[in-house]
Order: sequence, then C-alpha cells, then structure tokens
Amino acid sequence: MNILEGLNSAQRQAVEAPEGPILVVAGPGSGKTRVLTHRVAYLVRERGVKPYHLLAVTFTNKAAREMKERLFQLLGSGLREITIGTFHATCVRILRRESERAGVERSFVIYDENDQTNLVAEAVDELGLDKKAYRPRAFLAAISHAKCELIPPSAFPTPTYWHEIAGRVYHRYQELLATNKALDFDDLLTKTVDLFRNEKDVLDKYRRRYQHVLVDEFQDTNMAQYELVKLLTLEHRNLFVVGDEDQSIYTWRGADFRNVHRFRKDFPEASVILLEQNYRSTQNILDAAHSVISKNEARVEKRLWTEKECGLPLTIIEAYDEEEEAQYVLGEIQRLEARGVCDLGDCAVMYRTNAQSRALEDAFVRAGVPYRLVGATRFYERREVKDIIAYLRLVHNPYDALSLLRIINVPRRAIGKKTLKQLMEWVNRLGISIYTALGRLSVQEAEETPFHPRSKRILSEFANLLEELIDAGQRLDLLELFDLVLERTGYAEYIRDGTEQGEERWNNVMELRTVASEYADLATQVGLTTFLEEVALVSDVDNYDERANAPTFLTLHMAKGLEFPVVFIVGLEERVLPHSRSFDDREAMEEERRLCYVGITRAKERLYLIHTFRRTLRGLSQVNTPSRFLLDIPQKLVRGSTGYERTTRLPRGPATVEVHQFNPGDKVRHPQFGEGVVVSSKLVGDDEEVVVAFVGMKPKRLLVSFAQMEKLLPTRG
DNA sequence: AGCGCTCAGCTTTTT
DNA sequence: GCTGAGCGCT
Repeated sequence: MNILEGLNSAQRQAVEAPEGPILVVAGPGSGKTRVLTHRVAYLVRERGVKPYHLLAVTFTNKAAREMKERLFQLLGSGLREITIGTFHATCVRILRRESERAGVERSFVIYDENDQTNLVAEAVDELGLDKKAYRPRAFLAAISHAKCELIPPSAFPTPTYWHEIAGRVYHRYQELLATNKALDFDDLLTKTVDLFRNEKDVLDKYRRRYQHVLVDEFQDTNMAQYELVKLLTLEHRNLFVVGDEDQSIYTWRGADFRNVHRFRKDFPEASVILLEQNYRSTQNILDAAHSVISKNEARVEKRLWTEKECGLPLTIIEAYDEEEEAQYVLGEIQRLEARGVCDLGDCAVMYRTNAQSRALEDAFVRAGVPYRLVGATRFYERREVKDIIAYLRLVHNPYDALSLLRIINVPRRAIGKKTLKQLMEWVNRLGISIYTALGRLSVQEAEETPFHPRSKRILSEFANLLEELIDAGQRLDLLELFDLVLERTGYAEYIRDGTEQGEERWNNVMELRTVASEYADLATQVGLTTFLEEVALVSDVDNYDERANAPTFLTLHMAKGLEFPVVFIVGLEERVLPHSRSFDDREAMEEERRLCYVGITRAKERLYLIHTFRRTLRGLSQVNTPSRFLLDIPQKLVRGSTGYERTTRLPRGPATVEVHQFNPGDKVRHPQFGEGVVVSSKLVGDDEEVVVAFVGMKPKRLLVSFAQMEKLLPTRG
C-alpha cells in the first residue's frame, strides 16, 4: 500500500517533509490524524526509521488509540515498538523506570483533581486558615497553573497577600504529596522535566531513543509539555507538531497556544504547512464557521474550503425558552429520522454548560427517545468506584493517606470523628505516617496510645485487614484481589441496601470488576499497577461508544475531535455562549468564539443554531439576547423565515400589541402542543406572554408572537 | 452516627 | 433552583 496515495498536495508535503522541525497548521476536518499517522508510516517505511525511535504524543487516550488503530492498518504489527500515548501516560512510564534518578517513589499513586482538592484543603487546615475565607479550589487553580508553567513553590510570585498565602499552601501541598508518596497530574509532567534538566545522561538516553517526536493538538500543550518536547528534540530537531490555534479551548487549564509562537522562535528553520482543505463539512458550514472565527484578532488567517457543494442552508431557530428549545430539537431529530434523512445516532446536541442538558433530557425521557449523555457524572468519580479504588491503591501504596482516610470507616466500622482526630494528632505528634502508626497498634508494646480500648481494638483490626490485603496483593492476581477486598470489607452488604440506587451502585462496582478482569492475566503486581494507572488516566470521552444508535448530548468542549452529520448547538445567547464569565476579559471572549467555531465545524451536513427568548439561569428566568456569534453569520447562509428573522429586527419597533389577544379561559390550538386553555396572560415588552394548559401536559409559557396559536372559542368578545 | 437545616457556590474539565 | 459542605441536634 502506497503511503502517499489519496493525500492532497499539502498533506503529502507534510508527510514527505525532510527531517527537521515541521509545523502543520491543520484546520478542522483537514485530515490531521491522517497526516500524523502517514508521517509515522512514511518515516518507518521510506526513511528507514526504526519504530523504536519514534514517539507520538496525544492529549487523550482516545486519540492515542485511534492513532494506533490507523497505524496498524499502515504498518501491521510494526507499530508495536512505537511509543504512542498521552503526555501523562508517557511521563508515568518514564518516571517509574527512572524513579531513582527522578527522586520519586517507584510505587507512587496518581492523584486526580478530587484528591488534589482534598490535599490542598488539608494544607489549608494545617496552616491554620479558614477554608471559608480561603477556598481550597482557588488555591489549587493557582498551584496547578504555576506547576504548568514550571514554577516551583520557591519561585511562586506573591503580588498580593492572597498569593503569599497561596505560596505557603503550595509549599505544604508539595510536602503532603511527598509523604503520601503521590504525584498529581501536573507532577507527572514537571517531575519528568526536572529529571531531564537535572540528569543529563538520562536526558541523553531518551534523546537517543526518541529520534523523532510527533505532537498532536499542539495548541493544547502547556509550558511544561512544551519544555518536555523541547528538551527531547532541541538537539536532533526532528519535531513534527500538528495544531490549530483556532481550536484552542483549554487555555483555562494552562494550555498555551502561544507555544506555536515559541516553537517558531526555538525552531526558526521549521517548515510551516497549512492544511486548508476540509473533508468534513459543506461549504455553507465552513463559511459560517469562518464568519465567526475571523473576528478573533489573535490568529493567523486561514480559510477552509471544500470540494463539496455548498450544501443546505443553516437553520437558526428562536425558541421561547429552554423547554421549547428541547422540544424543537426532539421534534426535528424525530422528523429527520422519520424521513430517512439520518439515523438517531447521527445527531449531536451541543451546549456550553452541562446544566443545559437537563431540559433536553427531560424532553427526550418524556418522549421515550433514547439519548447518550457524555460526561455528566463520570464513572470513576462515583463514590462506590472510588471506594474500591482507594482499597486497591492502599494495597499498592499504603502511605497514600488520602485513600486510607477515605475508607478507614467505609463500610462503617465505628471509627468516628473523635477516634480519627485522636489518630491524626497521635500521628502528627510522632511524625510518622498513618500506616506506620496503625502497624504499631498491633504490636504488644506498652506504648502509650490516646485511644479508648474499644477504638484501639477496632483500629488494630483495621490494620490487620490492611495488612492482609497488602499481603494478598503479593500473591493474588488483580481479580482475586478485587474479590477479596469486596469479601473482607463486606462491601456488597454495605452498598446493596435494597434501594434501586444501591443496586445501581453495585452494578458500577461490578463494572469496575470487569475492567479489573482485563488485568488479571498480568503478573501479580504489574496488574495492579497498570490497572491503577489506567484508572487514573482515563476519561469519559474515551469510553464514548460511537455505535449506539441514539443522539449524543455533550458540551462543546467534549465535542472537539468528533464529527456528526447533524449538529444542534443550543443556547446561543449572550451570557450562555459566550458565557457570562468571559465578558470582562478579551482573551476569554476569544476563547468563547473558538468554542463556537469548534461546535460549528463538527457538523458534516446539517447545522441548527438555536437560541431562546428567555431562559432560566440559576433559578432566575430572564430575557436573553441572541449570541453575538449568531449575528456574525451572514443571512445568505441561513434558511429564511425562521424565528431568527424576528429577532434580527431587534430592537423591536413601536408596540404592536397593546391589548391582550388572549385571556384566561380562552381555548386555543397550538400546531405542536394541540388544544389547551389559557391560564393567564400578561404583556411583556411589546409582546404577550401566555400560560396555557395543553391537554395532557403541564402548563406552558408561550410568547404569542412566536407560538402560532389559534383561538378556538372566544369567550368574551 | 445520622439526620436535617442553612448557606454559599455556581463554565468548561484532554490527564 | 440545585448541590455540597458544615454544623448542630437527636
């Protein structure tokens, strides 16, 4: 199979580029994964680069997996020696291998955001600060940001008193991580950078190993990631990066698309290749996308084009409120499916915030139409799943105090607040870990302990349980260990309390068990380590099943990298998209625009942009204006005679409605909701808002100018 | 230990 | 308007 076959000239140019730094600017749908995989295949097949010398980094496990699959088609099993993975997974492997040189515990556990918050809270506590006045989340954000920029506690800038405190929290937080033998997500990167900076021979080893480095979604790299890549490649300069600043939507997480500019400065000889041909969307969709994104100032102009026809016009709809918005989406999806235009699974509904999924879910549940919700409550964040993982983490690393405290009284074993407080004080006084302290309890020494005899007995029983599990971890495979944890803790009896929720929780535990069973074949401790890593580093999108035949509900952030024949973007209103939080910050506003751009460019054929007249936000129902992004889309791309027509004439002219058209008791007919009775009516601005009780539905609020209601039997003149 | 109350908070969330 | 944390009461 010819690697260059079927590639357009820009793609081919990227794939065949000579050695040295290369920047591929790849717009949405321009075949960037294709370029990346073909580049790898090209290096191996045509340039004789050994797969062993290749490193390809992605941001998500899903992207990594896709890349492996596609490379398998090109290279067969030759891909096995290639290192393909996320930044974090790659760093974990390096850190475990070089644990001694990196100065990290070999059996470190990985703390996720939740663990991090808890640990910061602990640091805040220890510094004698009030958690109400000094919110741990805010500190964590600042700390994480600093770490992404490779700023250690000692160099943490303290422009304000708050920052000064934050610096102290940061310092203590790092100490706590160390005593727990834990690394957080950011540490995985920074510790690897430190390793490479401090241990020249280790760096040299990896430089020799990774003679070609490829980076996907380069606009999403943070400083630490860029530094990592730079350290590896500065000498041989074989760095191939693919990115698109217009799709940078994670700057709030430390991603910095200015890395593109840094790259151009650090690698001035780099060739820059633009991929502008789009293989996904119709020209109308691309034009709409361009009209939105081109308003951003901080960008290099590029314009996507396609060989496809201009396609259908976009549909812009104004719904009365979020309920009607959901109703419209539901109705339209059903209509498209009924007409055989598309399958349910071809449709996606995207929104700015997760809270917006509710109205949609309500409507779909009521209509009995299935849907897939991506994200919401994530599997690995469920209480029962975290409990079991905490037990397994302890087997792996009993110094993980966070996990220990999580389950010391789960299921309940009568270790309450008081005992726990005594335990912590005792542990702090002795300056030892909780695990070590627990071990001392069972030793029959005359050592003074602060506990009530009963508590002491219970604690020591718990210590024995822990010891037994740790011991079992040396001998049993992961599945056996998993079952032993359940058995010895009585977890099933604890969680299955006879309620429906209890059953669901138990099902989640069993689902986790299925995941664990995949690691049962591995050597005892390797299985546990790999499993824990996997669990710490996967996300929900990774498990997104593309085959189920139901529409997908997801946030715009999660939509990145995906595509759908039919896309609905809902909530296109000022303060929703763009989000109200971004109003006083130009850069944040540009990011909102990019988010909108990402959403639009997910659509292959049909795009619906929906806004509401009024929306309930944080319990407050208020009138909303259409999103500024909507106003940037030229009318000629839009299907005429929609509600949008009306709103574009805002501000409305002189009042056209001065008297009520409808009065309580009027019988009316609505094209969608059928017959009903008017409950109330009031004049709002120049329009009339009525509440109507339709047959078999709860009363609805409607706007007379929009709802095409017909009066059936006028009661009074 | 477990409950119910109040109050503050409230985007997005690749790893 | 809903949720989660903290607190006080039983």
